[in-house]
Amino acid sequence: MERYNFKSIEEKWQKFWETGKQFSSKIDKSKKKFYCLEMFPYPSGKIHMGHVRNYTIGDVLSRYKSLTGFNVLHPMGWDAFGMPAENAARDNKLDPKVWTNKNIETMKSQLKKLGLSIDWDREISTCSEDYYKHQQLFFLELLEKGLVYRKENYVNWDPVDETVLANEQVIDGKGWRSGAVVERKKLSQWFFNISKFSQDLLDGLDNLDNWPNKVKTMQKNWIGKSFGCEINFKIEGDLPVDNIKCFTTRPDTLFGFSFLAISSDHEISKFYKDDKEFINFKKDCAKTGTTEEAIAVGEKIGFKTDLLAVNPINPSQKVPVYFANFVLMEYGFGAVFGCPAHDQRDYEFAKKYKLEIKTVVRPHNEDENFKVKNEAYPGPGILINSEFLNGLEAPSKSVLETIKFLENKKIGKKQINYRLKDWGVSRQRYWGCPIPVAYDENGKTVPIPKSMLPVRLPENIDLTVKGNPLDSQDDWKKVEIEGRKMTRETDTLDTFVCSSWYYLRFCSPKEKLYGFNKEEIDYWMPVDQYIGGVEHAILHLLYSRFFMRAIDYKNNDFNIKEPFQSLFTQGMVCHETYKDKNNNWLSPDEVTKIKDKIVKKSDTSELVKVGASESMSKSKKNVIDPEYIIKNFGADSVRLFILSDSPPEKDVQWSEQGMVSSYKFIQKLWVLHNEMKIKASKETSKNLDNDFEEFTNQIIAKITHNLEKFNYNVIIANMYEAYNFLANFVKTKKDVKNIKENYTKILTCFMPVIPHFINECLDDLGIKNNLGWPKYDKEILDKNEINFVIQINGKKRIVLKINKDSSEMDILDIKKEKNMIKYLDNKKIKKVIFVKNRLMNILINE
RNA sequence: GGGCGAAUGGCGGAACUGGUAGACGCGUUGGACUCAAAAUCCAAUAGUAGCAAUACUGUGAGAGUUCGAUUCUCUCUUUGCCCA
Repeated sequence: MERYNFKSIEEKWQKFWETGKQFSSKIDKSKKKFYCLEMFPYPSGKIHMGHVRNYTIGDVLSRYKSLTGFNVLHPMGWDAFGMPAENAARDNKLDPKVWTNKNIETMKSQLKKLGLSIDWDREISTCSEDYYKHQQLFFLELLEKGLVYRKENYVNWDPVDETVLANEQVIDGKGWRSGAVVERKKLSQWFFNISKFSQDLLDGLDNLDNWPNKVKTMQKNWIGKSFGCEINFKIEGDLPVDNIKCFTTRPDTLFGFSFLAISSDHEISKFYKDDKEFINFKKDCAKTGTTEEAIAVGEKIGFKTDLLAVNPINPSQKVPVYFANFVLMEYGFGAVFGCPAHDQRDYEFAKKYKLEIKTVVRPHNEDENFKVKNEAYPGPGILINSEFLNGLEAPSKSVLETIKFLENKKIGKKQINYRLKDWGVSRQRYWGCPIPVAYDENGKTVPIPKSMLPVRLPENIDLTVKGNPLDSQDDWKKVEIEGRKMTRETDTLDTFVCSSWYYLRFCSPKEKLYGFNKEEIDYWMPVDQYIGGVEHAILHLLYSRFFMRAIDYKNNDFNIKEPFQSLFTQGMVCHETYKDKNNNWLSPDEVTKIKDKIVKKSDTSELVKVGASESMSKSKKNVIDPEYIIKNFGADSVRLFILSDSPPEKDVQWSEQGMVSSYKFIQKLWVLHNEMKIKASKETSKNLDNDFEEFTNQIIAKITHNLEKFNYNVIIANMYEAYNFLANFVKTKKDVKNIKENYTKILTCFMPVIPHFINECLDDLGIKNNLGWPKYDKEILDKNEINFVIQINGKKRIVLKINKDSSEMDILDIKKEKNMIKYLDNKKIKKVIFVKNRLMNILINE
């Protein structure tokens, strides 16, 4: 027997799959379809362990579904636009296209070495013209439908990357990629009107039964539906301003009103545009970011106007009006009423400007003399100091009561507000999809005619310029539309736009006329199982859900709202971190273990500091290169290991020992296979082996169940169980019936996880046809003889081997003969609880 | 601060609808093979007591429901993630 040579065998099967186009998929209406999709990768250079895990999970599912008779669509592509390409290209004086395509080539060959059952004929790349031209057409269609618009507004400006960031790309007031402190800047931007679908996106979540609740909750919070009241405040003062509208979720605290705060961009600011102090104040405001967090943390500053606002439910009260940095034009109406006692921001502001702080809500455990001190009290309670509203339960009853009052007086009305903002899609970068519009001499927007699509990215351009490289492409910028000279838009689309519809493109990747083909998406969509990291729980998934609605909007042909039927979010791959004495990160191959001590390889006298296990990242150097591992251990071993140690939804700890043991398992399986093969070839007996039949049935049932439930780590345990059983079988059993049949079924169960190995074994047994997923017989699932537990007062005492389906009386008989006497002698049996095929609990008086 | 989850041997983890807790793997220990080591194979491995059969304890802590709770309910502790 030869040692199992994973290298040549894996190559052999990968070639077989590729040349035979084993995974190419086409419409077959006689079969049920299954669309399995993993989040496509960004072509950063090489694949990492996270990819290995993600795509192994998807591959196990695809292969399993295929074996059970589904027509499986399992495509792969590249999320190929984006800043890293541009930066790398600039640093190395390359074309981003060249850099990207080289990475794609590398990563594609790496993925192929993993033995994934991917239909490579459907490969797409978002940076190719064939892809983005359709995206430009979608953009124009959305523009026609009124779902895209342009507006000038304040944006999060990343001064290092010189680009606009979406709110969600700002973390701790810093750019998610550059880490630079984000500034506010006014720019003209393109927006997708996602907020139009706020309610629909929220409602749609209820039907996504196969999405993790965690993700649904995150989306729900992100959409942030709140219910409150629009109030029109009467204004007094020298300026020609009669009233100011504002939105509040807590109108019930109006008696605690002590100032009105408006955004520095509020239309009233026009009266102050020449006021030097105001101009300085506005500059200070720009230093605060636009995120909710930046506002909560930052210092609250204000600029007092000469205006007074009248309290609508207490007209004798008039309070000052301030411009304040914590009020944003985008939220509500750019105006909020300040109630310092019950809102922390308002409290800080009132303290700073010495404004009145009047308590109007008391917690349930305080009396009416309760006074807010040191910090605001935003919690629930009872209204106090609020005249006719006193005694109401806040906020549950008091909000509605106050709104009713305001509506009757016609000074306010009930309103629903969403936190979800429109999606700003303009990016000041070169390496993205050009926005297909131009501007005439008056600056008026003119869509590029559809016949002139695609708007191609210019090539061979200078990326070292400051700002948007496209902006300095004077020739490219010039465009003639219907004989008129115009200037192109130089911004490109956020790359999240590219990934918002790629799953449609996979259904008809070669369709020339449009982004998708109706017949193909009718068959393949929706995605039956989407698999990816939880880090995309909000943005990518919400944008994709929006994009389907946007295409569906005013479109009778399209009827998809939810692109992803089921969602699975896999955990990360982690590794210990290492640091040397100078606190420099060390990679795992720079350290070694000598007698329980982790030391530096280059200097074994130096002890290495071992840090917590964290998600693999280049910056911490705790990465393991999949290519190296595949080369040394083979794809099947890696697939086996990456699934074995933890449930797929949880983080997994990379372990060298675990990897080695997976490798050894494959080798052991090969030895076993050769023994089984001999047994199977010598099979002459006509006697069934009950144990073997039962075991085969059980293991099929277990693996099938665990595949359906995504318990992939347990499947690996089941495979070890099967190995242990068969190894014992080889040693002890001489000749029984059905050896080859049962063994083949067991092997087929392993197919989704270690496909190269299993194909080789089946081939070796002379099995050429695809057998399909083995069925199990429920009749022989349970053993004829079972372990039956006898409990005395709930405590396990004796385990009996009895026949299946024995009755209570049978067991009571057995019990008397056996050594139950010592437990039951001289004791009175109060009650017997009998659970068939499981246990009997005898209750006695002690 | 709010929301959602998690807590089981030395470690990763398993346990169907409330029904034998610790499957399976790693590690550790002992043994076989070997001049020796590696590799491989065999055995043991929750804790305490015992030569042993066995007994008691045991799923973060405390209560509750139940004949029976890792599983259901409540309180608390620790911890992770998301939002602030």
